[in-house]
Amino acid sequence: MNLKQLSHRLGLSQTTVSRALNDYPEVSEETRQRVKHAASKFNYRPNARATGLATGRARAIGHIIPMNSTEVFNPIFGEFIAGASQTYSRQGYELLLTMAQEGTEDSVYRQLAARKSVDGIIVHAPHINDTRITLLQALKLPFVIHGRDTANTTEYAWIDINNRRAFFQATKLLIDLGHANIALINGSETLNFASRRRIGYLDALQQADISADESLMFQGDLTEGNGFRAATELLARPDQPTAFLVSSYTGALGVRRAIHNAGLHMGTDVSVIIHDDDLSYFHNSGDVPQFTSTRSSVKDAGTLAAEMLLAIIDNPSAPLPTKLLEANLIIGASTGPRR
Amino acid sequence: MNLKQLSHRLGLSQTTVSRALNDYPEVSEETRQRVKHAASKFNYRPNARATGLATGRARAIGHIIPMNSTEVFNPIFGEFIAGASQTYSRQGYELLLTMAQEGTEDSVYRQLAARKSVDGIIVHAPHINDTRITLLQALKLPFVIHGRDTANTTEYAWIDINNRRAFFQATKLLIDLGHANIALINGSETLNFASRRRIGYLDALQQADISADESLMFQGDLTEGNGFRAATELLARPDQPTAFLVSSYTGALGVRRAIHNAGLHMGTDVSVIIHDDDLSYFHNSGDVPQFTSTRSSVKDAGTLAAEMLLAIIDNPSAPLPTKLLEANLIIGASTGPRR
DNA sequence: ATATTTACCCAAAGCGCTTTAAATTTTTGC
DNA sequence: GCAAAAATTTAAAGCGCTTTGGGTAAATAT
Repeated sequence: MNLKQLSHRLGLSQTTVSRALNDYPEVSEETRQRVKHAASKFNYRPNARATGLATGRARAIGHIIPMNSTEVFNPIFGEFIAGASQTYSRQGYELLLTMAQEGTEDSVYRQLAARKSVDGIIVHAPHINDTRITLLQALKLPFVIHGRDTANTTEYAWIDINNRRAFFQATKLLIDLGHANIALINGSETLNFASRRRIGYLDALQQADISADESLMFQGDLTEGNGFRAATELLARPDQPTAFLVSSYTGALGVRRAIHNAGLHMGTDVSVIIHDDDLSYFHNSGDVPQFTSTRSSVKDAGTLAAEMLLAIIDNPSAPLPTKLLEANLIIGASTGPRR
Repeated sequence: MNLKQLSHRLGLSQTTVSRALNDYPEVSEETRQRVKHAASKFNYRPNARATGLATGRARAIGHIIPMNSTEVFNPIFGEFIAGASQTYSRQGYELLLTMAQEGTEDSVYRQLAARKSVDGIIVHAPHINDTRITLLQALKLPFVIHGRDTANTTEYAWIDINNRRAFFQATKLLIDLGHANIALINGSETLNFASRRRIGYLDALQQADISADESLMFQGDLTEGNGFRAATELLARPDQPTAFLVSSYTGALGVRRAIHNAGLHMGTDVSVIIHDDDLSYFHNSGDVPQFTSTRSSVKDAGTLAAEMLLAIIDNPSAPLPTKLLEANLIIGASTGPRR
């Protein structure tokens, strides 16, 4: 059933039917009701491509997920997307998902822009001096970054959490508990969020006059396996750390395993603070959550990011929105005073 | 830059330029080269919506991910999608992602079909007597199911692993190791895969003349938290199980935590076998993997499912393909003879 | 009564492609 | 050398919508 057939069946012109369905005022209320009723009776929906061609808008948003050969799909992206998708379906947008192998991102963005497949883009996992920002500005494709590029001083829309502050507070808590030998298991520090977290960590150490020890810091993909290997190595040292800061729940699962493997007990022998994205499959909840954490829901961030992007698309001349969310420091069972 | 502008610049008709780019034989090789060169020089790509409208094909595949209010985005879906997406980008397809709240699936599928947003659909997480199969058949929208509905005897395309056999083998291994009190931490058994795994488990018990104990079986969303709670409860029983079968890595992380919490050691005090979807962020590898497992890459399944679907779309009259993959039973550190 | 609004509806153009049917040029056959 | 066939190119229609620019009938004003 297409518009032509529907309007024919109703004895009306395509114009009138289209207007009735899109709530234009030039249509009498009676006709509008008749049209809407018939449309739902025949399950008529305008052809997405035809509408798009006629309006020049795709009514779709692109999410480009970075991947490399070994790390494929970070669960955090899934949860963010789930949050964003709520906004999209509420507002009649579709979500186009593209996986981009590291290094091929530019051509993916260019292609999306040239084909006009999407009206806007969510940029995931920005790194420091991210070329995608300049590129998207040049392509004039509206975008919102999940995260920031603190090295880029141009105007762009972003939503981020206060990574520096969160890790400053977490580190400070550990120091207050008497820890001085604190390991940092971080994401790759070419990524902006990880770099900021490191700064927060270093600031807190410096403020407490604890000298930073490069060998206590790991960076890399935050898989369970990497968390495990990094922590295992660190715990094998004679001057083993008494506390760990871990940038994700996933990585922390590996750290927890390493601690147990070493015959130690988390929360007493070794303290751990994680950053908790509040993933639904890894809920760190309960009266006393398993992990002490800096928590911020990445799903909510997704919802907000999508709202920001749609607002930009609706009103391109408005100033570009930015949003800084604070993470909550939540005390769980994984921290305690230094033994 | 659109086709009109490009052809004007080249002094050719739109027809010829279009044909040159789409490798039609009616164009001289010289002209084709000239056209292709200009197209890449100006980064020309045909407008996706215009092409779609003209050809009647969306060149897009829909993935509808089920979610409920608490469980949002299972990491398994992400990895599957990453696999599928490789196929799509190779063949010039886009991926449309939709999250469907439990119970609203039907309207989502209907809408996708009516709007002609996609040429085909991947159905995730089929349950027993899944109404989506009948619906999609009626809508005449090509689809491939990731999994099966073994209660549905009509013809449809699917790719699945041999869940029954995998869990039969895993259970048998535990029995051979002397275990009799074997718990099953399963996905929701209204889902076909979980139901099949339970059958495999029960078959192995029966074959060994071990009576099945309903209270040893848990079913529900396979989150870390649910795994933890289920195992904690079971381990608190006087007749605590000496072995666990767990349907996912995620759930097994909770089981592992419960075992440690109970002061027990996994692999000696308590044996665990998991089903391992080979998620990149939860790699169960090494010389001796942490978990004994039935392993099958869900990413590869995604790639294969996408290939199957595109083949159906290319040749709708061919018989519908099906594919049954076997999981590999891999011995890791989490199993041992009954104490 | 006619002129002017107002409310409602419609024909047709246009979005940017593909594809059919036809025209033109080049090559081949004799 | 010219007719026929083959190779190459083009004009124009059409995909299913939205939207512009009129139209017509009813309502109001003069």
